[in-house]
Amino acid sequence: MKPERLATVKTHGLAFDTETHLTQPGLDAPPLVCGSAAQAAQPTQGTLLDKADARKAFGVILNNASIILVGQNIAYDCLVMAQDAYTRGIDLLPAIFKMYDEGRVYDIGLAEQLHAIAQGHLGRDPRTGYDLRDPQTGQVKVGYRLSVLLDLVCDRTNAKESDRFRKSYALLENIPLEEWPEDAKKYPVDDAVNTLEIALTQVAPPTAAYPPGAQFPARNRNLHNLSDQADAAWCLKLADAQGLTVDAPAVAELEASLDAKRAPLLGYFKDLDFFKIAPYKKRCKTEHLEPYACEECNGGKIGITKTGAERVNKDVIKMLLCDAYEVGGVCSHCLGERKVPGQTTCKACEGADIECFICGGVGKVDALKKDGTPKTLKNCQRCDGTGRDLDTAPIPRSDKTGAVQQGRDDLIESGVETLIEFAEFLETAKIKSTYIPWLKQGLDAPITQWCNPLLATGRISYTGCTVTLPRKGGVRECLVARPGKLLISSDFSGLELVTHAQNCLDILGWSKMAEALNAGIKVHDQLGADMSGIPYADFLTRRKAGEKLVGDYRQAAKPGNFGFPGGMGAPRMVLQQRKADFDTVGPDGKVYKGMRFCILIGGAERCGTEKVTKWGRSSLPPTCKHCIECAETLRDTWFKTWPENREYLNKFVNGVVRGSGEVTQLPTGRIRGGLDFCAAANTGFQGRGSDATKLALRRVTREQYLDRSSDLFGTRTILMPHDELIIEADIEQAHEAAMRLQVVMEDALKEICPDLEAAAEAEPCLMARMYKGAEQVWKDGRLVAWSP
DNA sequence: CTCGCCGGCGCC
DNA sequence: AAACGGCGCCGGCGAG
Repeated sequence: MKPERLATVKTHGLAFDTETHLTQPGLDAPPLVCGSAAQAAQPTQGTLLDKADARKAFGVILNNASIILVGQNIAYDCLVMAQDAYTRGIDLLPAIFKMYDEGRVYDIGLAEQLHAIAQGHLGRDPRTGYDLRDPQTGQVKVGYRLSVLLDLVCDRTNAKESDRFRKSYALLENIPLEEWPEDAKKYPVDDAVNTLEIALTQVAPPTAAYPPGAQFPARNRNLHNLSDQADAAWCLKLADAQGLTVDAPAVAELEASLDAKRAPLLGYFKDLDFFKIAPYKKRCKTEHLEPYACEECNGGKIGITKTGAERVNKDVIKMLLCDAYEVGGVCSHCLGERKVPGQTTCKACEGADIECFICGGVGKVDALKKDGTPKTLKNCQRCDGTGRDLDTAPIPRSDKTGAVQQGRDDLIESGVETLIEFAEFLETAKIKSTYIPWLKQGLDAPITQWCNPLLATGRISYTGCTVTLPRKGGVRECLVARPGKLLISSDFSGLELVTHAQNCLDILGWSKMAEALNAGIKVHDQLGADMSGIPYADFLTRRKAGEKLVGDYRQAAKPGNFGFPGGMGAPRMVLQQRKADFDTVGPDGKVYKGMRFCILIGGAERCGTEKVTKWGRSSLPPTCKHCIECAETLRDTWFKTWPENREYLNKFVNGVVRGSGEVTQLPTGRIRGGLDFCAAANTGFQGRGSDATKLALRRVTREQYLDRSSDLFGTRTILMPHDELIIEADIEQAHEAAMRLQVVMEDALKEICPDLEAAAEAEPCLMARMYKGAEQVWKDGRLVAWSP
């Protein structure tokens, strides 16, 4: 927000709030019931507005260029009012966009989030350092809702004194205001008054309460970015309102095929004791004839979680891992018993007296029954319930708790055939427990989207699984375009390479990667060429010819270009790429899961002939030493190929960490504070990328809703997954819309990264349902839908 | 029983 | 000296 605009919040701020019917699936903007308002001129005098008055008031706000609209999550209220007008044949969208264009929207939540980002405490209460909580309910994961803001900004915890009707305004729909109960009338007014008070406090210089010479608490930081963020939030709200369309038969088919695939494996793994077995319940009236499963209480059957996944018997898996990693000996704490008595607070000292001779100052004693036997048993923490001496051989352990790790990578690396098979099985389990239930929300109506429009880096997130749908496994394909429409997906190519290069130009004044990108040099091939010692031109020729060696070098180079700018080290690179969706085939034909640098670029015959559990100071799960050495070489070469990064990491990033801990995002000037080395290294290129995508979204949205001459007019954005826009368009319009989308996106990126114009590229593809890896398909000079 | 934490894993 | 980051969701487990 421009400073002069910001100043007028004090004089021309107008808080506006709506009460609506409840949100329902497939309906992001429920019908209006009433509104409320409060004006800066009389900040304590809120007004309750019936439907007609609310419409009138919103009209005044839209048409009066001096008013600043103040609200919490105000994009929602704008959507409600727009939808309300639409049902009466009125199009408010042009006026709403105009208001945003004029920078007249002040969202108290976004303002506080921007400030918290600068201070490095987003999501936490700076007074305590703990995660945000609702001051009245104590609820966590509440975000910057009104009650939280009132507590944070105004130090008041009485936001909801009259919220009995908060979720029931629909009941009052057709009753005149005079007849409403007092608390029903008070609640909306309180909201408006509180909202305005928060805004006025946010923009006020903190003076009166502090003695002369005192250090004022920082306030208001980053508000220069508020208008852009508020506008992006509005466009994201419009996208949310589209929802995601689910192809119900496809979900049923996916579930059936999954179950068919899993059926034989269930018996197989059950026989291996890999699952927990549900107990026979005492209350069950059926006679339990073990080992037959009881149909009534499921006793004897595989235990099931609430989402339908099988309960894994982690103790059994752990023991097999111990065997595989040759962990022997006896745990010195539980003496091989695997369980130790549960503890309780020492009654002698009530857990406080360090001199206590009963508990020896620990404050805890074993919980025992009257007969002296343990009341409860819990896993021995020292051996993680294995009963073995975990120090006798290297095995993947958690840094924090010392627990034996049993992730997919750990199972696969164990080399045990059944564990490798089980690792594959777990992928289907995740689909069943996480993604199918999510998809099923959309069987009757589109899945409602809830975007959180501002994270610490500037990026966004969605509640639910929206942007984490697996690329493989058929989940994404259950999301479809509406009938007669196609999805257009367009992502920036190598967005963070471009933004990092621009950051280096801005911060250091030079960047070899910027030169390369602008010259059309393929940066992964360049790094691959430098790794292999083959000249770049030859490297390209030989790769086009399909030569395996150069292909391998290029494959290994790519994660380097993406990972090292963030400060990644070689061991982490190896572990991360070992989990990649990619198989490495050794010279002897052995297939390894994930990328193996030692084979791809180290000339090794086999991966993992020598494993290490330490590299420098950090401890690791057993990891191929040769792989790490190759990754170190890759990192050295990366520094030589793009030498600006020495200066970037060693001088700039280290300087930030040792100094203010703050990075100022360019070109928006948004500050992010409280950074450690890795966050400081990453935040610049992530944030700049998010700024580019948000700018593109804002331009695209305007053409979609306002510009009849645009090829995007009438199309709708449905998602913005970080470096990508996904929009829906009529089939006949899809080609033209895609071409226009590309131009708008590229122009936005050029604006955010003005010295990398030649590298700003977006590539739109058409598809009838969500696919990952869609490509452009051309027919008669037009883009057509891709399918696998 | 609920809550919060941790590990694990999905995506960009 | 060494160090990718940003998220959300599920399941297990311990504490109360």
